[in-house]
Amino acid sequence: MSELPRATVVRLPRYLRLLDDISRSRETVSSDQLAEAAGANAANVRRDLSYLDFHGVRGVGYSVTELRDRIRRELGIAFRRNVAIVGAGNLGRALANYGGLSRRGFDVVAVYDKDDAAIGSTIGKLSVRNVQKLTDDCSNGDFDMAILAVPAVAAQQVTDQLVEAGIETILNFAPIRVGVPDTVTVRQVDLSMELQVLSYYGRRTLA
Amino acid sequence: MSELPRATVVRLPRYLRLLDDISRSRETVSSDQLAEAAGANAANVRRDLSYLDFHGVRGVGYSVTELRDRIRRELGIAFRRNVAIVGAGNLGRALANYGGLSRRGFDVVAVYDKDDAAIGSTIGKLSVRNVQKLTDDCSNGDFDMAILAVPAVAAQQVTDQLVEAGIETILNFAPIRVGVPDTVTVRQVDLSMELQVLSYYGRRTLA
DNA sequence: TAGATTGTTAATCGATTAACAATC
DNA sequence: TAGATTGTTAATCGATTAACAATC
Repeated sequence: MSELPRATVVRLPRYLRLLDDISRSRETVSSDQLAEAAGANAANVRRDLSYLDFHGVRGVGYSVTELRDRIRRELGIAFRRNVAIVGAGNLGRALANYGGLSRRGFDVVAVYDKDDAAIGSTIGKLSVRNVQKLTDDCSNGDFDMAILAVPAVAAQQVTDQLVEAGIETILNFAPIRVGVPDTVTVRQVDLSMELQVLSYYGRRTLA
Repeated sequence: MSELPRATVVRLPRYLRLLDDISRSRETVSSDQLAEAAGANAANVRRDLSYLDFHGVRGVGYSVTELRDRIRRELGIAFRRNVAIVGAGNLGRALANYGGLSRRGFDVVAVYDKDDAAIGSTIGKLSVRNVQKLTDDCSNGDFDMAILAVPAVAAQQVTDQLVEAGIETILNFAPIRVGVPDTVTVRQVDLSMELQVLSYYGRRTLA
């Protein structure tokens, strides 16, 4: 098996989304249906699943629950990860309050800012910390992943600091492109998908 | 020239960022330097620029300001576009207040929500409107692009509504992947870059 | 001139997809 | 069996990159 092709990893969460949707109503699913859900080609889907050593039944399709479990395992959904948010502005606060992170296995354990006006203020159950404490907290193992929600000018410096402290997975928050169906240009992205893909590579690089 | 390769379009904003940075200090720039800034290969850069029919000087490099202007023109930075934000939750409010949108040529002209508690509240100079008015406003030509900042469950329905009303460019806001330098997994994305690329394809599909 | 850097060719790579034999 | 769908091959495609002649 070794490392999955990058393009495959990107599609796995899209398959998973469909599988979660239909897991209670359908027993099996075809490569055609999975392809439709992921904006891919059926042959593409079959190839992806064979990379996972996951096999279907000719004439029938793939077991929905088995495939769901297989993909979950591959993406490492079993683990929860502690994450820090750097930047307590509009975006940082929005992310800290965003339930989707926790729902997908990411626990926000700290929020940092460099501005005295923000430090000490509360976001949910967290108190915004001085960014100068970031390196220590990180070295303590409080978290192993960070989300950047700082202005562009500060991003590089904060990134250097995080890397220095040993962080191996950083998400620099901003919108991103995924598909362009039909005549309409839609940048369809799902935070959960990105995080899962990120998590996958994070685990790989740690290994 | 016709249509640029997608991969090239994605890199143009990255070149532009460097060019903006150095336009006051340097006269010329080499494909090597551009490559470094964009996380690409020097040959790749030279090929990209030749797609633009933009030529450098052997032994010297490319004119910083001329290249900057050429890329700006290609990405259509000259135009401003009116954009609506759908969803006045944390994310929608953060985006509406985010100066980067305007700075990059996107004017937020309306914010919508379906929740009575949000409707009528103000965000900056805008008053949140009932999402039921969206189709009419859109048909009136108030905006030609929309940013989705609604929960995942509502995204599809809102998208259908936007498409129905004639919107051809939709940005579904969420984080997104770009590069994976060295041992650290960094999803380095820049809202402005995405918007510029989006704008490019938006203009192309309109043509 | 000598050094530097472009512009382009050709090889290579990763990913996609049509097609179809295998087989439930 | 007959219909459906997988698994895999082979062709194709878009993108990357080493290499180097052209040339400032």
